[in-house]
Amino acid sequence: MRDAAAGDALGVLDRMTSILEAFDQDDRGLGISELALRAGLPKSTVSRLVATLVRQRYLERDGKRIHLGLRLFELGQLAEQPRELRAAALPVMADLRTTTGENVHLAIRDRREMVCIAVMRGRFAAPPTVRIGGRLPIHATALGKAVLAHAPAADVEEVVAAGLEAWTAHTIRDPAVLCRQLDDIRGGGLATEVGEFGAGVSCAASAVFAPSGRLVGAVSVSGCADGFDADRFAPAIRAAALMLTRRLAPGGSRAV
Amino acid sequence: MRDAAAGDALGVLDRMTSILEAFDQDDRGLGISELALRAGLPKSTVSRLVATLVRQRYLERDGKRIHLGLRLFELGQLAEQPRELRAAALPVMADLRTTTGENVHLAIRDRREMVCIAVMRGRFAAPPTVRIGGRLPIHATALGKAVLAHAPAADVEEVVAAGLEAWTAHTIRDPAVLCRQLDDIRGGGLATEVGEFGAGVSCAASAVFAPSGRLVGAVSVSGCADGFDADRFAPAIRAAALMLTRRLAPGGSRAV
DNA sequence: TGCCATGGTCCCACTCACTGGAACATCGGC
DNA sequence: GCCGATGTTCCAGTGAGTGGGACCATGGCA
Repeated sequence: MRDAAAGDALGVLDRMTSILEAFDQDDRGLGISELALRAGLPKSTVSRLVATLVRQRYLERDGKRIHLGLRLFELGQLAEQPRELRAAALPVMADLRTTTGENVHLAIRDRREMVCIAVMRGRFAAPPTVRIGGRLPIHATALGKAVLAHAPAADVEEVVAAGLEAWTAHTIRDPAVLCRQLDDIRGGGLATEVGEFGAGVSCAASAVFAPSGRLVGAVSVSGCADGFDADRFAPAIRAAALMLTRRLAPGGSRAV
Repeated sequence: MRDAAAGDALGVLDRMTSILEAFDQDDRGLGISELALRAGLPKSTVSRLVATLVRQRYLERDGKRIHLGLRLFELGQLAEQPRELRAAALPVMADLRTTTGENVHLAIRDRREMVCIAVMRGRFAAPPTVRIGGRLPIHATALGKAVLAHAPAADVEEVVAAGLEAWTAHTIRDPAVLCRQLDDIRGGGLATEVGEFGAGVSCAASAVFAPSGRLVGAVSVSGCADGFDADRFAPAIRAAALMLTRRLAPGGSRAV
């Protein structure tokens, strides 16, 4: 533990997370060397830690190819926030999908990003662009703006301070414009977005609150930008968000 | 690392897994003391490790209540096996749900258990009894038997040796009966089960193979035992399993 | 058939991160 | 204010963890 190149790794656990986080979605397995490179750790260290993680089934190994293991999947499903919200949301999302025919998403906030925790594909809609477990920029998506509108002002400032990265030509980059939109969203209960994150994709979202009033996430409906009429879906989305709050009450949801 | 009470914990990583695995589905958060008790570790150690895990967002903390964190959910979604199979399976499962109206499940094998990796609720079916990420006994479910029928004989022996635990009065406990069923399943391509795992619940399943011929898991349709006609669903289930194999070919699945 | 490049494991002396008991805070409850 | 329960901090001791490098496979390539 001598030179931490970038003040990153401090203990074994941190070293382990460097390893686990070296994986990304399009990997068909990594070798020890590649893993060591990405994690910024010596090969011998990675080799040893990987052996332990494989033993614990947090990683799997097929010859030289190493992937994330089944146990991580299992544990992930037990994570409190996603589990609770998902369980309550699935029937509501199914309704929303039926009434709109479009793709329906559910996401929760994590610092300056949204994490998608459920997706339902609309009957005639294009395949969703977001993956369960995928991250979305908070300032460039309807889901994100819906949540941000009800977050403390400090959070908005933090997002702005981090820089409003442009994902498309339509991404809002001006803090003033963003704030104005957030005001509107707070008033109208609906956030919208047209091609700000993905070209040709529109989205409308509503924030979801727990019965306690705590902000927990957002639901959205998204579809192909041309012909997407947010106003038409607005009542259904708002209703879904309210319904979700009700189902989040203890005993309010029993379905999967 | 002096006295490992039951030869369990050896290194920090093992200690960490003891902590993570102390959580189960119906927990609304654990305190340090409870966690230490379950993990069989000293409080001070747990306190310290939890602090690191919270920093890494593998755990979350709300006052004294500790839960599994969002990052575990994210990582879990990246796990190779479930991800690949799920992606290929969802449309197939949706079809199966439509044609049968019952609940549809997808599971993969993990040693002597099946791990459920996708669930779809049938239009008029009762809520599924299995949770995504949940485990099922291999010998007492159609999903399990479908897979076991195509597994090496040694695996069957291992399952038998571990004891055929009775989940209901109908669970198969006689190895000879089980083996005979497995033969039938191998011949007919369909595994069935009537109230062997949950009282009043029937299920029919088919094994799923990768294009390479490797056994990867099973799909099932399940419903209320009275009126459940496995034969009626058989063709659809077999077709779904075959379709899945085709979609598992590289480039065969693009949808979510 | 050698030869090199690549990728993974093993060895082992060094040492610092980790350990855990005990003391110290903090919070409710009565 | 006292008490039990819960969580955090301290600190000396030490062995778990480290990582450079040797070693061992593979698998092209000529």
